[in-house]
Amino acid sequence: MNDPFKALAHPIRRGIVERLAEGPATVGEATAGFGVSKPAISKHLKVLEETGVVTRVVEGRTHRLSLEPEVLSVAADWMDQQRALWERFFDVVDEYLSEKEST
Amino acid sequence: MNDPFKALAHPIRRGIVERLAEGPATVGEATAGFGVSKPAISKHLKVLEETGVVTRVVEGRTHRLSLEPEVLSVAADWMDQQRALWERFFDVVDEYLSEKEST
DNA sequence: CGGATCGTTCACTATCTGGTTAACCGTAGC
DNA sequence: GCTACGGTTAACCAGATAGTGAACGATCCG
Repeated sequence: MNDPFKALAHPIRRGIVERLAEGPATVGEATAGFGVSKPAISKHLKVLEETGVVTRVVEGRTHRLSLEPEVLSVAADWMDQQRALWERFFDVVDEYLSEKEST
Repeated sequence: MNDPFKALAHPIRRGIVERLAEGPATVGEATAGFGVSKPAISKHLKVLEETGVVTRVVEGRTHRLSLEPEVLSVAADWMDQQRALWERFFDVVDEYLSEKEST
């Protein structure tokens, strides 16, 4: 699975991303207070890792997580592109209408 | 349900958004060629409508779909914000390191 | 060594998701 | 009026997802 949208579709995973956006953190730090068991956290992290949104480096018995912002860029760019196309469509319509009106 | 990320988590729904980005279309036009039955399409449209990504106006027996780009903006802005925070974090680290080095 | 800590894997369950077919509703057109 | 068309609703099914508790692995520390 390599779909950043799917990875960000769960609020807990977006919460983890939000915390990592402020700097790298261990699993415990990045996931405290979500009110969910440790295995659940572990699975969410796996999803984020598999899509490349988050990377992990093992330091002794703790794991340090980092955000990988390029993947977010890909998704954000897709959205911006759809919006841009949509706005271009309206430009074309306006142009057509004003041409029609002037004849 | 009001989660744009969840709405965009499925490739067929993103495909629909891509087509609507080029201008409004009927259900049949916007969803042709996805290789899936009509009820499946209907459900995907319902999700997109419920999150506000797409709006619908009934015209006789056809339904005309339009993209609602503001909702995409919200999601794109979230991603950009995470990225910006992350970059700011590195700026702070760099600053700290260069100060440390200069003492 | 022995206990505590950080985090994972295993086995299992309940719910959600995405798909199907069949039937239906409203409109368009002969 | 009747049939064709665009699209939805209903009922159902298989697989994915999100959660749990229990056990484990590895590291740190007394």
